Amino acid sequence: MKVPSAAISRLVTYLRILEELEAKGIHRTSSEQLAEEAQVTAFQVRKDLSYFGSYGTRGVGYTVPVLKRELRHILGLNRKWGLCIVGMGRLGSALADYPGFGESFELRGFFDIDPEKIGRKVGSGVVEHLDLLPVRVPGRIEIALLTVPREEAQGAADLLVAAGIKGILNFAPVVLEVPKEVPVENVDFLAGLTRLSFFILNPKWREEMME
Amino acid sequence: MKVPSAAISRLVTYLRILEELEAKGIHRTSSEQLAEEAQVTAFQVRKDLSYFGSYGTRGVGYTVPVLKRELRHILGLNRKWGLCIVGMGRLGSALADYPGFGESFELRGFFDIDPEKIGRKVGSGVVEHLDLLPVRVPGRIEIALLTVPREEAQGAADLLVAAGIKGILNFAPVVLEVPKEVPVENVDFLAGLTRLSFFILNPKWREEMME
DNA sequence: TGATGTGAAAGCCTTCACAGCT
DNA sequence: AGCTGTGAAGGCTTTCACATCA
Repeated sequence: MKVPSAAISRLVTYLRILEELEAKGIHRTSSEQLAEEAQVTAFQVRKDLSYFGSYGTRGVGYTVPVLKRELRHILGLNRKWGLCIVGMGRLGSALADYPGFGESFELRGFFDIDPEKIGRKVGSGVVEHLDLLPVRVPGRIEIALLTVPREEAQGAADLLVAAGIKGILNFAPVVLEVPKEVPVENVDFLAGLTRLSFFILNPKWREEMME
Repeated sequence: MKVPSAAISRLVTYLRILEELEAKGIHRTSSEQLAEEAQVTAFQVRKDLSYFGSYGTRGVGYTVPVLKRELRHILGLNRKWGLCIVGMGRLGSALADYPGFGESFELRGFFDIDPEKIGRKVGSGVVEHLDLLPVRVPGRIEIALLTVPREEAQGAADLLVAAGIKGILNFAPVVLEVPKEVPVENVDFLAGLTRLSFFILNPKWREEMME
């Protein structure tokens, strides 16, 4: 069975909603309620879950802690991932201090090439030279947050891949070239800003649109 | 004609590639070359452009500055957008100092509710109280970068909408509820991190996948 | 009875082949 | 001759209706 990649993004949303429901002390929910909170249809919720299994009770609904546990399992959040930050500029430093990584993600390395920055204390550690990647990554760090300037992103990605990184969260506004077994997720706020620009100017773009 | 929303994201990519080509002094290009750089097919490039018009020359290709100008026009980057940042924590402050907004986007306001932060100088301005949104937004600010904590995002979004904001770039990990005429783009690095977690654990997820 | 789980239909996006220009 | 532009085919994702089961 083929799972649409958009479904994975929605599972993340459902999980967040379940955590909110749990915080509110709500124990039982339904595809209807999840759908409303996630702004999708109930059909979509049930189909997304059905790609991975059956987690509800017919005629009743879903038990919040059960579905939450299952989603965490599906998404791989029931284990601990080692992270590193590559590029300790403004964004990298802000991320190093970010308190919201949760149980599943742990910052374990901070890298740059600027001698000014190396040795500086950030977040829970110390900035090291990029050359140390091959020593620090294997067995300890699976995912890199890539926060270097645009021009340096591809070079840094190459070093990360050579060091054995398993996935890259790319904040630079470029399309990275990496082996297909290394997944890349892009976090591109400038692209988002530009899409907004387009959508504001084309409010009816979802309807007819002939030039 | 219906334009797929993914096409808009790709246009942003094509524009960046054109800017790089221009910086390298390359004057002419082709759907083939753009496709390679963007990691899509040449069919896709031509189809994406065809939604908006005909910008190339058959038998020849595209002229870099021409296509660049046309894409900037389509995306609404040939005008200046006023931005504000709502939530002057670590991320908001990093964005206030960001030098890469370019010609088309200008930071014109910085807001928070924390008395500690109000009056502080950031980037090109001073932090003001959120209550001033209705005074500052109309006619000057079209897009808000929403960088408040998760719990406060919906409330802040409501204030922005009431003040007449035209679009929201949401950095908080929540699904915002806004009137459908106000577009929202999400910049959600935690979701990206979670998708990476899934993709690393499911390298063959694109193929068969039975539970 | 009532909400889930799912095969099938509908709809949308991508791929393709080739017509159309220069 | 060659690359763009595009209608149509193909494939994937979403929607739907209903069978299923507590």
